[in-house]
Amino acid sequence: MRRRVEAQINALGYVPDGAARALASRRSRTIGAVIPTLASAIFAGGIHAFEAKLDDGGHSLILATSGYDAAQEIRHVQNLVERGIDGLLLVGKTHDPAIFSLLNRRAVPYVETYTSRNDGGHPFVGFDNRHAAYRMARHLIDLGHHEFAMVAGITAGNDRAAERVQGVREALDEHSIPLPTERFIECPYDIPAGRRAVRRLLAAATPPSAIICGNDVLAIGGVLECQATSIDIPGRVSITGFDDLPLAGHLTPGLTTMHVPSGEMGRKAAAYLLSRLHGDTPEPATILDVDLIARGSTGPSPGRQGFGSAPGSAMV
Amino acid sequence: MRRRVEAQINALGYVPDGAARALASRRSRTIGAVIPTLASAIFAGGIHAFEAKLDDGGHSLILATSGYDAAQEIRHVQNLVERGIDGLLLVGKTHDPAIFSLLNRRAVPYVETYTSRNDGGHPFVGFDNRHAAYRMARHLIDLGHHEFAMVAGITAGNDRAAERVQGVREALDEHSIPLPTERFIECPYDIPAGRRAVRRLLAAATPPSAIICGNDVLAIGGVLECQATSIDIPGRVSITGFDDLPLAGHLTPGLTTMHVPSGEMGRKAAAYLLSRLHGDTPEPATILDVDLIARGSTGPSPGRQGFGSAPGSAMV
DNA sequence: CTGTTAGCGCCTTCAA
DNA sequence: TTGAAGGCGCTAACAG
Repeated sequence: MRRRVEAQINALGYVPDGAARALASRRSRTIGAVIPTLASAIFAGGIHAFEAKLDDGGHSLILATSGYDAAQEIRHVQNLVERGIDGLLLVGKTHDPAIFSLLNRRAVPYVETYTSRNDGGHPFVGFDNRHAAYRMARHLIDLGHHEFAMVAGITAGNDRAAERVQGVREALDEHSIPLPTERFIECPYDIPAGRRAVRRLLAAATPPSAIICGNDVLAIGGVLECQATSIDIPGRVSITGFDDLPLAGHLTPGLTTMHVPSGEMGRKAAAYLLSRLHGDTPEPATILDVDLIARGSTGPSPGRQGFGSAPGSAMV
Repeated sequence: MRRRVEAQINALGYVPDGAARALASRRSRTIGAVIPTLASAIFAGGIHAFEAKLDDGGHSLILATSGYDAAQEIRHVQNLVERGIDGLLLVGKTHDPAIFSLLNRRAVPYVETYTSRNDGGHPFVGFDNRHAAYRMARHLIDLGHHEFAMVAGITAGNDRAAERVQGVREALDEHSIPLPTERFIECPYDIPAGRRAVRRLLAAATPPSAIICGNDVLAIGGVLECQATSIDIPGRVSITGFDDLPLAGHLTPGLTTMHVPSGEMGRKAAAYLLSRLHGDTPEPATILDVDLIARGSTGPSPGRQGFGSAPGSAMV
């Protein structure tokens, strides 16, 4: 009998109706994610892992991109909530309060990623951008650098970018190393922007010996600019990135960067949400380790010919 | 009165229920996409554009990845159909027939991308992989190359990869140029694989003077391998890619590659689906132009020192 | 354990 | 134009 029913199910091509199921069960088995962009490969890896893990748990991913725009973000969240998502992934910690009230009212679990909070406000799976950037600056300071520049992402509306700038400034301040405005450039996360910024920095009368980039895309642009113009790295300038994209280690020289475990972050964010949906109360604050991967793009500060002002670097 | 109702809507935090709406209206305003992977940045740009266009049209994207596996693909399609998607984006032209019968039974519009059909079977927005690869091989033949190698993607279950191989073989055959098995390598689309393949090819007793890669990821790996080992491109070997990723033009030398308008493809695929949902009958076969971008990674065939067998290339 | 039934919240038709 | 009511296809609670 059961066999005959199942035979008919196949024969007639019956497929259960998700909308009806969602309406009756009050669960869509769908999880939303609003990320800044998919174009730059920064989030692609993490989302890939997130989706895979969600799929294991029987859930599907509804993806939306905000273009680093808060208005878009809230619009998408509203939209996703209307669609009945069972959970939501967000990037960063700066969000319109309306987002959280919306989510709380409908009791939709959410996680922030690529960030760690110190205010205990919202669940997250991420890391400390400020401290990571601080460590990167320290790495260069330890190598004897004094002439710094930074090529940051657009900090307005991007807390990760802003915290990385803070971390760098903090390390430099501790050593009384200045970061003059002409050595600080904000630009969008793309290769041409990175190239332009590094070109401009190196064309200055007194170019920096170390350039800290806000992420790998910018840093890769910088390294490629130097390759294109035969500027020796790290002989003339050291360059650092952030993310450790798959490409980073394959450049010549390899890019010194901060490894971000984006796959693990995606999986853990999914696990958190899935766990919440099971009625459990998983750890709401997961801080992931980021590792400074020192490759060939950073080296000791070169002697500053004609400048006696860089103590301790003359021997290099 | 109307004002008071709206005030209450906001005050009470009322949000319309998408599941109920979907059940009653028989439309989810949701569109699915099953792509091979999000990890490799190949599809990220196109999906980004697809999502943006869908969003304009009031639809959301449900994304699933198959890992180039047909079983995963059909599982995801089944799942998406149950979820009540109003339309579906597929990559390539090789799909389990069950997918189409499922889609047709529920009258779900779909589009294939990254492919063009000659059999008129299914709607698509894409381009001719075979012909594009043929053109690329011709480009190298015209430069005087005779010693070819190809680093292809895994062709099993990947019609795009297979057609690119076909196109190359066709061009070589026309000129009676062999592609010996030791000069043909299939590997996954990642940088380390590209590096390994190119390394192996160039380590042979008689290395090729031209290496055609199945996509930019592989080709970038090849170029980076040569940079790392100081092998002159295009002096000693020419390398070509396929896709024209944002990075391609920024390498030194720039990568000669086939530009694929992935953003346009994503937008047009979305437009097609949206149009179908409006009840229109848009053009079901859209062939996009791909452009051969000749950059510095290809050059004339070098003289084959010690080999008199490469006619027409001695003068270079 | 199986069979029945009352909604889930919205859209859409129909009547007023 | 506005209002009332019957499903949409399923789940979950309940009775048997």
